[in-house]
Amino acid sequence: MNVEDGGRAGLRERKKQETRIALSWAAVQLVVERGLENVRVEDIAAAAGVAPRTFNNYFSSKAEAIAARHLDRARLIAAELRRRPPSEPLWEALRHAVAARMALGVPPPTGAPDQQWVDGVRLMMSEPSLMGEFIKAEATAEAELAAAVADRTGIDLTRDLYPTLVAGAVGVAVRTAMQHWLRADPPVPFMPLVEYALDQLARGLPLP
Amino acid sequence: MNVEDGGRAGLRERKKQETRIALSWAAVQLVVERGLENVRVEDIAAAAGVAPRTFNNYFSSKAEAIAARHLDRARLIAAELRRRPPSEPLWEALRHAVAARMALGVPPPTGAPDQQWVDGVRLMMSEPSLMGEFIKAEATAEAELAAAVADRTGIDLTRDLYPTLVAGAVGVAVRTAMQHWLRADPPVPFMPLVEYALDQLARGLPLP
DNA sequence: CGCAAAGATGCGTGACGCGCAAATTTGCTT
DNA sequence: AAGCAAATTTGCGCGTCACGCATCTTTGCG
Repeated sequence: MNVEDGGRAGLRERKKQETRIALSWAAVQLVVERGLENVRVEDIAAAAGVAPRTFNNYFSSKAEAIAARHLDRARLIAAELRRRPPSEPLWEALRHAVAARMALGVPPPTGAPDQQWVDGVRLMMSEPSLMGEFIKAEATAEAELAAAVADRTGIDLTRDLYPTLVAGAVGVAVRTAMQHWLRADPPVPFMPLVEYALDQLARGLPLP
Repeated sequence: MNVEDGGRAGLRERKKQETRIALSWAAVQLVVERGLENVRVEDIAAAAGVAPRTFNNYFSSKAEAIAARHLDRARLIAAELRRRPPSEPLWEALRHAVAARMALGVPPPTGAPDQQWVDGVRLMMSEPSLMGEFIKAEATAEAELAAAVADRTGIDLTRDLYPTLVAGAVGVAVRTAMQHWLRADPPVPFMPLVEYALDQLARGLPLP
């Protein structure tokens, strides 16, 4: 049983993940190029090298396939939060967790977010039918983040709104920053926007 | 030209709204009773007294029809905020606006939210395919609220994140409160939950 | 080496979303 | 009051889609 390469699962599980990512990636690629209406599920399956029917074994719609990559990324915030030292103040840990999640889209040297990601996000913000899945993905990620916050603070999720509120606030900060960043005509750096948004929320949104 | 009856539009516009609401209401009714999978668009149209094809003149999916009532309600927050006196502090005005929106579900005498609304919200929170539309509706309402906040504060939506953050925070507060309220086993009153959530967010989410 | 489980594939079906054009209704003019 | 133009509803048809079911292939383990 191989436990090398950092991953935990066997070949079976790995191949599944590869197929999943291949499908999702192909979906984004094709739809960015041709537009949502001009890409059939069949095309995506073909681009990923699987049978059309297999597509629905992984995703139940085109939109879900496209949002999958976003979801994977958004999940990282919760995962990263759990990795931060427990002694660290909550909001500082959150800041780091968010930063870690964003860093994925930013190749170290250049500082410019990778085009793939930007295109994907732009796509999901423009097509209304994708927006639903996009936001649903973030809601899922927020639920996980709320659980992580609950664990870290020792507050029962079902007893107090606090963890959910914090997770929601982080979500709003990220979404809002992203939205403004995408539409900023003279492009502005992204991280400062998120930092600013998180800061405002952590301070209680006083009038600027 | 009649300007009576408070409404502004002619008979034509009014009938359209009636049909729209009839369709949306029928959709919620039927799906609550039979489950999403056991209701066809045809059934909804029949229940509303129109041809099946007409359904798609108003909504482009079952989910959208169901979320429509929720959307109409969520819009009220922005509308109500604009009605509040400009001298009122922002957060106080927001509190009132939210309260006004919630009051719709609570018949004055009893204080118990009407079943129709509760069923609808429960439905949208349970069926994943409805959740998308549900959240999308809230996103739309949040955009309107952000615009209202921008107008009230004189802050340009495109220049500063503030209005969007505030709108987002209100959305999170409402959603979170609603979610906890729905799953509270010994039922708890709703308004205090929202008040608490809004308060926490306005204070900057200090650890309770 | 071989078997049981998991996944991939092919096929068939019911429903959906929507474009198009004809029929009907509404609102305003003369 | 009559009638016309615009808006709306309706019927029809097409291309996709989501998914259940049965079958074939691959994987992992004894």
